[in-house]
Amino acid sequence: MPELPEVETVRRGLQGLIVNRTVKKVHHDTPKGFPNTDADVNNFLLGATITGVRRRAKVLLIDLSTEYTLVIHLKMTGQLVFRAAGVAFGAGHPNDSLIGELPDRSTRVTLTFSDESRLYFNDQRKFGWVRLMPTIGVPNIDFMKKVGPEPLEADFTAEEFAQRFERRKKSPIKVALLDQTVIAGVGNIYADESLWGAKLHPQTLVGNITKNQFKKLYSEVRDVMNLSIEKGGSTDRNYVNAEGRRGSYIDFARVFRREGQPCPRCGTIIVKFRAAGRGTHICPKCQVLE
DNA sequence: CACTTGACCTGTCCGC
DNA sequence: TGCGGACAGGTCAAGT
Repeated sequence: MPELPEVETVRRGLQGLIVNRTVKKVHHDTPKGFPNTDADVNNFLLGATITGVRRRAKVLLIDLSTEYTLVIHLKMTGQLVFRAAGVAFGAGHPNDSLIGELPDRSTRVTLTFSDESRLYFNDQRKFGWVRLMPTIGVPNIDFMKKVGPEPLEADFTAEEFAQRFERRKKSPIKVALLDQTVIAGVGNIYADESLWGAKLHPQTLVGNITKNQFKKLYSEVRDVMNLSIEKGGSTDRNYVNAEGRRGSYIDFARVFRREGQPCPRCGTIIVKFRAAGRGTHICPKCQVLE
């Protein structure tokens, strides 16, 4: 589920909730979701204090005082939910939490802190993973070496954005947008939303896109993801923030999951079809394949 | 090398 | 209500 705005929302939440807490106990499944040995856990996780929470692309990095880092990918259905000690339903806001008692049957990792508060990693589909590794080694993992630039960074320009697509001239633009080695963080929701904003059909070949269209797409990608972060991300099914609450971007979506409804720009009925191997939503009048 | 397809899993929804 | 099949927001490996 989570794309850049969702992972960033979780990061911000965790930053305020778990930094300076010390890990007292660890429970995890093995080995696919958590490949480390007991020795790793004993030496570098137990007794460690959380020093910070970072994000790169859709990957979360929880830094520890041992100079190790918990590297976490939520993939489709991963959740990281914090619970204060003795609070069953979401930090005193029971009505806002989508998540009930924890752990539940999707819980795969539990960190218990010294004050008995807990961080749960839940993952229904089990595509996600948590892995403990030396902080210094994080930039060397394959994904980090290949992943493209962060599109929301202040110094990321429209020119650089357009340049990143140059090697994918024969790809449909939606495929290239979803390719994490081109730019980081865009997934299916924000691909559809930004292509609608730029009035580009998802199957338009990159090589046929003009400089001005790229400029527009650049602003749309940034605007859409910034708006989503402001709204706490998109909760379509599984996604929740670090307190188990939903995000509201989906209420502001223009095309995603809006098939059968009118295009907010021209009133034409939004249609859904398959492109780039994914469910794809467009306004057939605003987004015409040249 | 670039592009496509299938695999990884479980849960839900839709049609019969 | 039950059952089969399609589908779900992400990546990676293997195949063409």
